[in-house]
Amino acid sequence: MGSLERRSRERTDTRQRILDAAREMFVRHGYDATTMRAIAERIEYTPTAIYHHFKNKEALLAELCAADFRALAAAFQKIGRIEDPIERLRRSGRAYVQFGLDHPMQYQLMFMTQRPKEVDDQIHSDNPSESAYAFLQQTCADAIATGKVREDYRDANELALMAWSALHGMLSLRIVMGEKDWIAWRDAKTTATRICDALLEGVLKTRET
Amino acid sequence: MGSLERRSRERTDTRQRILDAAREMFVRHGYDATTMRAIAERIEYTPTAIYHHFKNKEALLAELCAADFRALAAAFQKIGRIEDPIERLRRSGRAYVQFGLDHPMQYQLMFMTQRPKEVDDQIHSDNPSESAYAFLQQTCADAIATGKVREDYRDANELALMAWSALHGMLSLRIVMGEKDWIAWRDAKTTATRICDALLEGVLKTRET
DNA sequence: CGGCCGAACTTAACGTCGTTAAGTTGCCAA
DNA sequence: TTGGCAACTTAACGACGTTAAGTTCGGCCG
Repeated sequence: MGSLERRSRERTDTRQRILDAAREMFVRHGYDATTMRAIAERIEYTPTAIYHHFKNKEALLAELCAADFRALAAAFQKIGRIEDPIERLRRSGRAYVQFGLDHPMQYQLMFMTQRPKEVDDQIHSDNPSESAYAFLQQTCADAIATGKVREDYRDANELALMAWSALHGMLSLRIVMGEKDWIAWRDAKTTATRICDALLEGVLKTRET
Repeated sequence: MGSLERRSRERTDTRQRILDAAREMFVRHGYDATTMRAIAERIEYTPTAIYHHFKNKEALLAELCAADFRALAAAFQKIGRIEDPIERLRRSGRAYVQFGLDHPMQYQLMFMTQRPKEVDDQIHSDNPSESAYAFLQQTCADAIATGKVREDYRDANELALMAWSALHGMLSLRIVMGEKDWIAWRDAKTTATRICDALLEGVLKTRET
């Protein structure tokens, strides 16, 4: 026997080849500029063939995004063991920025474009081990629990949003405005560190430096 | 005579009607979802007619964006008179956030989508009275000049980027993720104020509160 | 006054896109 | 052997941005 297995393996193989091709082309040329026809051509299939494996172009994007969210969450998982929540926050920020700098196109698809919420539901999970945002929120809560945070900022949700906003702002400005010469860009990681430091200084009771 | 004038007036009239229709539809449904055919239909013209007044769809967007940038710069101009640079920074942040909250769709077109730099060149000017970014940069330089800023943050360009990033991050997350229920949103203006305060606290030598 | 020119606008079409209905092929089970 | 089903193709649809080739019409010059 084993032929059933082979069939199903072949199926998932082509499925994966579609995903790989789509990923590379989305990353290289962007979502809109990548054509279903072009994806098909690259794997030497007819455009229609893709529709036997994915509902439509958006479903392709959703699946790739889901994988990217898992990758980001995995990057955060490595940080989870650090005891001091403040230091954990700092490391999380670094990891997040690194992710955005390493994969700007994925970042754009994950955080800078609107997706129908159906697609988003498929992506998100409340399990902190899977969701990067839940991890950030938990870390903020832990930081507050240390008592080192000033009373104005003792809302973990808001603190998480503040941190996320600040770093996301920098990354997304870089991605969208990266080539504008009327902006005097500084090194991204340095600026990111400065933002983290300044925000933490402002949020903590006692200055660290 | 005066007939020439009438002709030219009629021309600019229809031109303006095209712009008005495009603006409303871009704002209501987004740029991509708005078709040239739909714009034309709304003003009771043929799609082709638009191309006698604008090079293409993107040129329409560019013209509208330019007007929005002028509007933002004008909002900043009202703040220009405030003496204390720190307070001016705070007010600028408020004005910027207010602009983003009032015109989220315009904000998206201005700061969250990539434009070919040709289009962008048409929009930007280095004159602080016209450019909101130049204004922010100047305000940061003034703030540094007061001597109240910690030495790590005495680069006006970087400081401007930090401030812009933090607020832009909040606004753009709201716009893109505004309907995700797994984010525990707080009031936007409050969060914005918190971000401004925390960042300033971190950046200034002496705490203000 | 008559012819003409150019601006404003339309008709009809092109090529491309995402997507789908209707086949075709080839392998496996009965 | 045959029937069915999964994978894939052919051909097409409707919508899009855009353009070539008219058409219409008011104003100027002979």
